[in-house]
Amino acid sequence: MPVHNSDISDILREVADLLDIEGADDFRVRSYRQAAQSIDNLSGNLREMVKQDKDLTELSGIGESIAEKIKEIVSTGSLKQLEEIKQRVPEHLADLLKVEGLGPERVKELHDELDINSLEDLKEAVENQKVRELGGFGVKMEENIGKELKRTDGESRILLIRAEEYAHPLVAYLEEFDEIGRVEIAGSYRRRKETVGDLDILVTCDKKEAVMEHFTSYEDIQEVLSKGDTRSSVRMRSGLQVDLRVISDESYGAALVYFTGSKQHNIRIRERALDRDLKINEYGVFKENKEESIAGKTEKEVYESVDLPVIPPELREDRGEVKAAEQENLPKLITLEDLKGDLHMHTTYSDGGSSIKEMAEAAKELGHEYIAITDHSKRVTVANGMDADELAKQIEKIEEINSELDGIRILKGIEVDILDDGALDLPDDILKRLDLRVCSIHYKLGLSEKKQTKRILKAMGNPLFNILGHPTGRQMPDRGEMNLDMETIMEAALENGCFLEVNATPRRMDLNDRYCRMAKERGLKVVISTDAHSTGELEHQKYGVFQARRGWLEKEDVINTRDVNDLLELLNSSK
DNA sequence: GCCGTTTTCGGCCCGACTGTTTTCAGTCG
Repeated sequence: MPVHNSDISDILREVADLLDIEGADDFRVRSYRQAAQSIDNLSGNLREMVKQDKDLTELSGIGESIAEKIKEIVSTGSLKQLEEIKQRVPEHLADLLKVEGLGPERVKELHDELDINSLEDLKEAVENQKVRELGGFGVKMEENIGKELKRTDGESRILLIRAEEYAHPLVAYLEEFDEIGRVEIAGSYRRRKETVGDLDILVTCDKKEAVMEHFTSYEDIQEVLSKGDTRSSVRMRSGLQVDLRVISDESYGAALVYFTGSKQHNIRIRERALDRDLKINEYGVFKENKEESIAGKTEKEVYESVDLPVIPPELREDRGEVKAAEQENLPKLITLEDLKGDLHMHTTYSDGGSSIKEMAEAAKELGHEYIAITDHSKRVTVANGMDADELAKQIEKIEEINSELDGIRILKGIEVDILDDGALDLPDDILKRLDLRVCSIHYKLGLSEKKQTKRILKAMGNPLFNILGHPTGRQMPDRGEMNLDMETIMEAALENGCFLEVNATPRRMDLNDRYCRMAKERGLKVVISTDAHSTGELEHQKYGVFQARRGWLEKEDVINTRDVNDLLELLNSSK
């Protein structure tokens, strides 16, 4: 069983949680958490790095001690230290930390005084009203814990596209309030993360109480969790938590930086401020021991106070962006407008809902210069996949439509299945007649890493292979990534002149941000496509752009920023 | 446990809100 980066960060987080409950030094606990975070942000593979005897302490947040522990996890699959802690602290106690309102101190108290070792135990204690008897807990807190326990069944983060569906009407509602100035959604929403845990909304307004009243009266709210002068939290009927902050115009930039995060990015920025005898909080930038803010009206002012240009929100993850900004080395991130076409979509020829012509006309409306029609091949029977004859007919049809249509070129393509043994699902002679081929896996997603990687490598060996579609196969929230050696696949793609897709379907977003970065570091170019199954879904391309931006990609890193002749030449010449 | 254009010890981001208190600890973001 190969050890993945996430296995290692999971173990380190568990160590942190249990040490925290045990009452270990806060900073020591934080070190484990930061190391875990740093590993999650990594674009490389730790197992490989250990194998190649690379110096792990060069990674941020990882020193001698944790480097050794990583090596131990890679070679044995587990960590002795963790097993030892589990002798002292029941491992399921860490689950209690996930309950909102419970931190290490309270969890320890629950364990010591009521012998609570798991969420089950806690549920029982709440039902029997034992928790309220503890010092420092009380009736209210017991009730809140009870509510949290009921609520937290299931995934709490939602897809970005869903968050937008809730956010837009709420923003419109807030803007109905007359005295309101700016309204901006900050947090991971503004950083365009693939999933969003809650919404952090920032408004400027002089009438703080009144605007809070307006907010908490929104019809879609189920429960007001807290309400103060500057901050209120509510839970919507959907379960989504929304925090509203009211700030003054003078603090707008500082608050925007602060609430956009990420937390780790903010810490970096504040550390830089301390180096300059400054203090940054959500109200502004302050000189040591002075009360008057010297900056903070705009984000630009805040970043300038620590000698940096404004860093785009998508990069604010503490993945090296502060250093890059300092060296004037920030990437010039790709934009939606840079894309000239869309190279993955379906029509009524397989499982799409719109005709070729409808897709082409809708794409033209969006400003595309070209699209590729890529219906499924026969293996995907559930999606009405095409055999060679049907594909031949589609080719003729596309040629016919191309001769009728102005202003957009339809490329002849296919999403051809990669079969179990790595062969492509249709004969070469028909595939050859196409402009391009997206090659994807839809079956046997559960193969071992070795077999799955070999399968893809074999397929890439076919000179007709152009683009690896939705490379990891994940579908949020249910289906995780296939077991893959992504480094090897990227190397193979480079060698064989293949490209990887950034599939913009909101539940896929595959490649994700980290893999985009990994591709860029290796000089491998990607394609941002929608995999649209209807005309409306052609607009999903922006979600792919978000991932690409979070992965530091620039216009040159994405091949469908090229005009059609360049693109076709690239697809053929790289073979 | 990590980290260092003041370095190998002594720091480690900062403020709001809640529930419990009677001046604050714990938690959260």
